[in-house]
Amino acid sequence: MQSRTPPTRAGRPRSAAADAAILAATRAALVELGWSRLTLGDVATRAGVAKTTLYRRWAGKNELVVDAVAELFDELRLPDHGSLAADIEGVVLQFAALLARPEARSGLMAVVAEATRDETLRDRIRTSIVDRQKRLVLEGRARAQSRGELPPEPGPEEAARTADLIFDMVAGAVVHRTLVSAEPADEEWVRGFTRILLTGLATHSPFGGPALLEELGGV
Amino acid sequence: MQSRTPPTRAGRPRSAAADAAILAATRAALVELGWSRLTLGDVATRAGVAKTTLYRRWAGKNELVVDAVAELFDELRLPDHGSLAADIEGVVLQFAALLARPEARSGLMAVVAEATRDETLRDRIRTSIVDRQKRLVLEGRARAQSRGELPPEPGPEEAARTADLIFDMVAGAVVHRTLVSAEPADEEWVRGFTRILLTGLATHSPFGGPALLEELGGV
DNA sequence: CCATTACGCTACGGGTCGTAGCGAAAGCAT
DNA sequence: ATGCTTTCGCTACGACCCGTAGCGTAATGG
Repeated sequence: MQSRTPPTRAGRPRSAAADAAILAATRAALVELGWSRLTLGDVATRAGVAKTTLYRRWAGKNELVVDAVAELFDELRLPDHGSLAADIEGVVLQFAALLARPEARSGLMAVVAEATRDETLRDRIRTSIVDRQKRLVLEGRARAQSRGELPPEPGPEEAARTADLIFDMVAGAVVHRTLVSAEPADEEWVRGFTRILLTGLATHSPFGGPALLEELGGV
Repeated sequence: MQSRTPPTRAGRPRSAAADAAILAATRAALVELGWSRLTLGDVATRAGVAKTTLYRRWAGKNELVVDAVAELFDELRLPDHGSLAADIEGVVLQFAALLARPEARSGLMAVVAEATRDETLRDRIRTSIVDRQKRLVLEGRARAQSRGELPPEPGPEEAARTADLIFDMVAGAVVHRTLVSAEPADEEWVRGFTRILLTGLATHSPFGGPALLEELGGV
């Protein structure tokens, strides 16, 4: 009964090799030229395909670069280093190394900029990149909770909100450090970041304990 | 003895009104067209100047948009709300409101993307935007220290490092939340963010106190 | 063998870029 | 006033990239 879009359609199938070649060529062009000087004609030439072939698969530059960059993020892993602090430091250093690569730097920020005016592109980024990497937060939290380093979540809704918040804080800080402030997220920076994320700014403050919690209005 | 570049040079002076009109037209074009569809010819027409006039003052689209966006950030203020938590929440909400404006959204991220391949543009962003807004962190910290909410800094070098770190954490989280995750940084989110920033993730954890500090390797 | 789809290639109108050249306008110095 | 200098508006230009149309060919399934 699968009348529309059968699993194997008639006619010549699309070349999977062409897809891979185009995405690799896109990353290479991002390295050499950056976003603004990257042209689809040049990418097609690098990939050894016709420009029309490229336009048959992607609507434009934005969609192509999102797919080319998204593949990079799947390399991130969260090995068990024995403690929450070490786990965070490890994944943040990985993320910093990823953002040190020019194809990730210029590509990611450019598509984010374009996505501010393109609802469809926003969804594509969310599903292809953002949501895929939230797995790291969920995995790290579950591991820390099983170690007793973090309290269990009061409910599923609150748990999801907190996970999103952590993700924005970690990814946002690294992105801002490396791309906006344009300073390296080296080990010293990562240690300081992890410390504040885990214990807060007010550590060792005379009012940093219960008094500060009251001030925040409780849970 | 100011032989070179005297305070008042000979010839017709540049029109200050034209500068303002061009920057305003740039922001208007960002709102309507976004970064990629914005053309310098269109901006010149909107501003009522010739295209050549625009090229005499700015090297290109990147430099123009940096200047147009930088003006927006000078609106940020840090009123005294009586506590560090309230001060942070106030300025973060301001920043979120700023990033909700389309001219700031698309403009800021686009120039950051371009800056990844342009050293000169990076410096321009740093001096025009980033360094100017670090005043907020310094002011907030000094105020909190005078209230006794934060401990004094051990030394000037460490103090500068911490200020940079805080700035990246605050600005990065808001930018990532609004532009990458594409969710609103509303009051509820800001409260959660401030809580974690001040007291840390491990609050109320059975090992969240001294044990966690030892794990981090001390100060 | 035939229908169907993908592919490579060429060519095209349309738009933007950044610059050159020119005469006119608007300041300063004498 | 009268030069001198610099900016301004305008027009025109070659160069580049865009996105699509058209065509013949290649690869697959029925």
